Amino acid sequence: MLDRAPPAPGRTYHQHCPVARSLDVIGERWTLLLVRDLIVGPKRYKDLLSGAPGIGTNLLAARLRELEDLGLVQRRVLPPPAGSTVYELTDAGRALEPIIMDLGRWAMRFLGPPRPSDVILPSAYFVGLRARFQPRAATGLSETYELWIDGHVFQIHIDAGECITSEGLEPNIPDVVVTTDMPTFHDLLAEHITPASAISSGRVMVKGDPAALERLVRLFAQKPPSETVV
Amino acid sequence: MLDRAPPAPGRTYHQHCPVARSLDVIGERWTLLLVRDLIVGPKRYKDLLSGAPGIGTNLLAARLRELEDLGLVQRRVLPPPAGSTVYELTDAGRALEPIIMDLGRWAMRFLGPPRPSDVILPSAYFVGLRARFQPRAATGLSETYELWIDGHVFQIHIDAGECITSEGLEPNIPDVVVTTDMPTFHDLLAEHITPASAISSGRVMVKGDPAALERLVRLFAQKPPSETVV
DNA sequence: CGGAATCCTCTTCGATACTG
DNA sequence: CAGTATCGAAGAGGATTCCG
Repeated sequence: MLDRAPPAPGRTYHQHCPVARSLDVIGERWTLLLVRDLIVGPKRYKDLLSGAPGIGTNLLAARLRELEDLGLVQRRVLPPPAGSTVYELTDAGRALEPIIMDLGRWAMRFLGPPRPSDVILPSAYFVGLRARFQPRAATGLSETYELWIDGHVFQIHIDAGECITSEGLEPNIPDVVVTTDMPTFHDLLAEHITPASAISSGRVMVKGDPAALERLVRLFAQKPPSETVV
Repeated sequence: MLDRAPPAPGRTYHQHCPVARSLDVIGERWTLLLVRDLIVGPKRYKDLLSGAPGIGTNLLAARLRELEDLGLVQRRVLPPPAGSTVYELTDAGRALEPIIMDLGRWAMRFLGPPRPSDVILPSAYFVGLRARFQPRAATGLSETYELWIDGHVFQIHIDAGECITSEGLEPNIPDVVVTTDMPTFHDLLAEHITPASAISSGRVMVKGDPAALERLVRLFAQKPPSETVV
């Protein structure tokens, strides 16, 4: 009945149209969110599972297999001593990054404050950061931040008006190390609290120049820095 | 007044992330394809139904209501004598156009030749045309084409290196009127047949300058014009 | 222990029939 | 023509079990 060998038919729109085909490929539930999570770097199965609450392990396995068959994702076995298998984007998968960013920017109009049922996931949040990066605030700035948030490690590398973010420990030596939790980090970037008060209340710890936290906030503030800046 | 957050999204990812929110909004099956079909212009219910084979009328009604509630689409009643209600994109909906185009361009790598089960839908095809438009081929060209294809009417207006396409009869007077069917038009743009042979075989009828058909093909040819033909 | 296949319930989809 | 109502089929979500 169902031919299983050829590229899984799954559910197709049966339209000879590139847009429809794109949805055949990445239009199923969870698929694009998995790509989003892999933008910040390779991930293990369990990391993807915890980064997509509600997906169910069977669906995750199915989606990863589809993504692998389609050539958007590839499995790789880390060298010893890690030895674990990770999933990472191929070039074709990485080509989705600008589209995902544009989608995020487009949907900012629907993103109100977090609802009670909403979770704030570190990896997803950092993908969003790339979209919100304000190159103007980075002019003349060259700095590397390492963030420890709820057990995740991120690096943000600012140089020449560019922003590179990644998850996991990087060989780069950071200028500043910031330790906090997700709600606090969100309050900080949403400018519900000031960097100074976050530090003094102990919700954020900074190793290095404390003023770096203010610079970090300015780089990703949701609202323009204010009318004082031209 | 400002829209409030979507009231009851059927199924939500429950993530406070703009990308996830975008998929809450347009990630359901058929939704983005309906937006795609509306890019070329307002449509009636039955046009949307025939432009999305397999959707089922209940789903179409549900999706249109969701899109309306979200403020991406609005209903409008045409003035007499038409009197019919049409659906058209709002500004928020139209803001998806570049993203849809990018998705289409990204998915070109998956779009082989039409499969036996594939349909080629006129409206969808014309959305794709916008993505494939080659401004270089249009330098110095100012021309308006009217195309009659399988009961659909399209206008393609080329001026100053810009391409404007729309569905439905426009007040503009076209320079050329082309009449054909969808398979032939596709063969033409895919350069499986030449404009000359298409005309001489009667598969295409041109009212106006017959050479305009060659210009039209050059504007949207899938392969760069006139390298060495494989 | 991480990675995945298996069951089972629930929701959504898709096609048809039906109504204002 | 523009939808609503209905129902079988398919997919999603969650817990558990299996494999290495």
